[in-house]
Amino acid sequence: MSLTIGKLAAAVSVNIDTVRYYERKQLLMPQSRTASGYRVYSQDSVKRLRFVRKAQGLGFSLQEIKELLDLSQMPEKDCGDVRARAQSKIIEIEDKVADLQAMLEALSKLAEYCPGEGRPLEECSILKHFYEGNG
Amino acid sequence: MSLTIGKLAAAVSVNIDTVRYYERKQLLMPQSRTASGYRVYSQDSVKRLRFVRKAQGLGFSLQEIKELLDLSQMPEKDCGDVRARAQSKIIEIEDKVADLQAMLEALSKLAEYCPGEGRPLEECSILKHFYEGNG
DNA sequence: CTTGACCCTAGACTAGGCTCTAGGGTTTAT
DNA sequence: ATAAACCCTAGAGCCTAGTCTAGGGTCAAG
Repeated sequence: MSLTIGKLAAAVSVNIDTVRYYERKQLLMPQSRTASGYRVYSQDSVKRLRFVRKAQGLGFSLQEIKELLDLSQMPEKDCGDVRARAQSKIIEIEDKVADLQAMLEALSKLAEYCPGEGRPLEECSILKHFYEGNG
Repeated sequence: MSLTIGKLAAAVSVNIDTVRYYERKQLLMPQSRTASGYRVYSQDSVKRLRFVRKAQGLGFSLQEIKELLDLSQMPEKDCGDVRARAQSKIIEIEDKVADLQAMLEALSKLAEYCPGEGRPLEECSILKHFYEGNG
């Protein structure tokens, strides 16, 4: 039920060096080492590694993922902690979407007014529509 | 109405070296230089610099931001070209929005089923999702 | 018992985006 | 007039998230 690093990497379709990198970053430690120094991983590592990749796909940084993983290992913690992190990531992403939509609007206007019917371009500049003000 | 590099940087809460870096990257050129070589910026640079920071937060690379900024600066003769570029940026951004919305949906679903405060981590749908299954 | 596939380490390298250092000139306030 | 605060350049160094290389050890099959 244990794996070498190569098998683990293949099982999750991750570069073998990436697995070693995650170890340096304390995200995924091998269960043990063989006498000759080979890393030995448990089946649990497959789950953990998948966790990392999934969470990355949802926009979490390795540091944030480490925190989530550490959290999941603390028996005294509850779902509220995890949920709060998910919640704040949701807000982060929602903000981005809103900003992107503002940018879309600016660009649409730019494209709309563009066909050169005497409209000065400055009237629909991206800067002007997307960002005039203070943030 | 003109600013030194230090004032500009302070106005947008950006490191002064970052402003110089953006100049090397052709994103933000000073209006002129004083006789002694000091950069002179216009009020417009503040907007432009803010735009850069905002767009970065949305996941655009400096190269992409340069392209966006160049769009709003293009002379009218290139109108067809401007329109085409705007159009392709629109598609890029729409893709980005779609990606973020997929993330949002996944995260929201996870958070929704998470029992939250006071419940043990074993019941956390978020961790469970990351840990289990095969994706 | 050797060949090939696999593993090890340290460290270099990448790209993008800064941030800092060294060494020096300029401006402003006292 | 001098010190603090500000500016200049070139170039080095740092972060994230890997990826790759060199030089070597180990393991399984024929």
